[in-house]
Amino acid sequence: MAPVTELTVGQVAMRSGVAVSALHFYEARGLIRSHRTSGNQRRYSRDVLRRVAIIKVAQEVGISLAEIGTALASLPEGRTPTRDDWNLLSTAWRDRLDHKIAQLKKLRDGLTDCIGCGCMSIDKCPLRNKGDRLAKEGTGARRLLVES
Amino acid sequence: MAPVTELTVGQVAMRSGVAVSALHFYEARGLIRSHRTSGNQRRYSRDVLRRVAIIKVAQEVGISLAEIGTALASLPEGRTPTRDDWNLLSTAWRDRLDHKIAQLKKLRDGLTDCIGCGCMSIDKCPLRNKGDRLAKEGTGARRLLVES
DNA sequence: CTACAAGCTCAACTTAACTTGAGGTCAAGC
DNA sequence: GCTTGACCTCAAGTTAAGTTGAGCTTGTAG
Repeated sequence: MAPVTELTVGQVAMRSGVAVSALHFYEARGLIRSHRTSGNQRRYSRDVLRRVAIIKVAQEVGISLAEIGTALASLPEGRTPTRDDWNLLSTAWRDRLDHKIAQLKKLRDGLTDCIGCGCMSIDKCPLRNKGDRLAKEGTGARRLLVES
Repeated sequence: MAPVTELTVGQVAMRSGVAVSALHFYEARGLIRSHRTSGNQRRYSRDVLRRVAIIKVAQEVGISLAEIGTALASLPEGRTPTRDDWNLLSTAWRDRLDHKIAQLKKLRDGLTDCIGCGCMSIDKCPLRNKGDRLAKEGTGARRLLVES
């Protein structure tokens, strides 16, 4: 009876390392899918583990769930990524990561230059008014993330 | 009458580039201080500009307002950083930035290795279970920031 | 002296990504 | 057959860093 192919939420939670509540949440957001047993319980096919893994990696790269959802949904047939799909996604995400790293490096170099100069004077300091500040947009909290 | 030494919120907002509401907010959080006129309006001494500049830089490094507040408060007499104070802060923050950059690089290299391997399989993938995952703690949303 | 811009306070709203809790169902072991 | 742990749903809470708005006061230019 041990179903090799079907997993309960608890099992997915344990194997993927994300909380049950988070899995429910991802499902509500359309990032993963499940079907139900006669008793209304979720059952996941094994590949949900891969999807969750991808979600976690993308999050570490700094990509929002919304964007991850879009990326996953844009795959033909909304299927769980094949090797080729994964190549596309990971390449794009790596590029973003590169960009972010480059940004932080610039900031660090600015900081390094500034150590000892005591120049924090709004107008002269190389750290300030570089013109490449984060573009702010929208309402509410503006920068929870140091974003791409 | 042009007071060379005293600034209104509006003036600070304009010169520092942060909103009036944000300044109120920083003050409530104890990050900056002001005194009041007889008519209960805030007046800032000129060095608030330096403080705000420091706050902004620290934020870009990815440091929370709470921590920034602690750092500023821990300065002798809670004074606005002198050149030496700034050296200490900027050095510490630059190190954090370095650490963060290193982390992201590891992630990127993992991603790079993974492109083409199609290995997203929870147990084998080099991107997963590296053991150096972000330490999770506290309640509520766990990782809004890719933190130090 | 009277507008009108700029300030003030305080409460409520925003976003993201979840968690927590209440109240009720399902399933498997004893 | 019953108890216990895993599930389910849905609403409300959490955190950070501010923003927005209402209702009221100040200050300054004309």
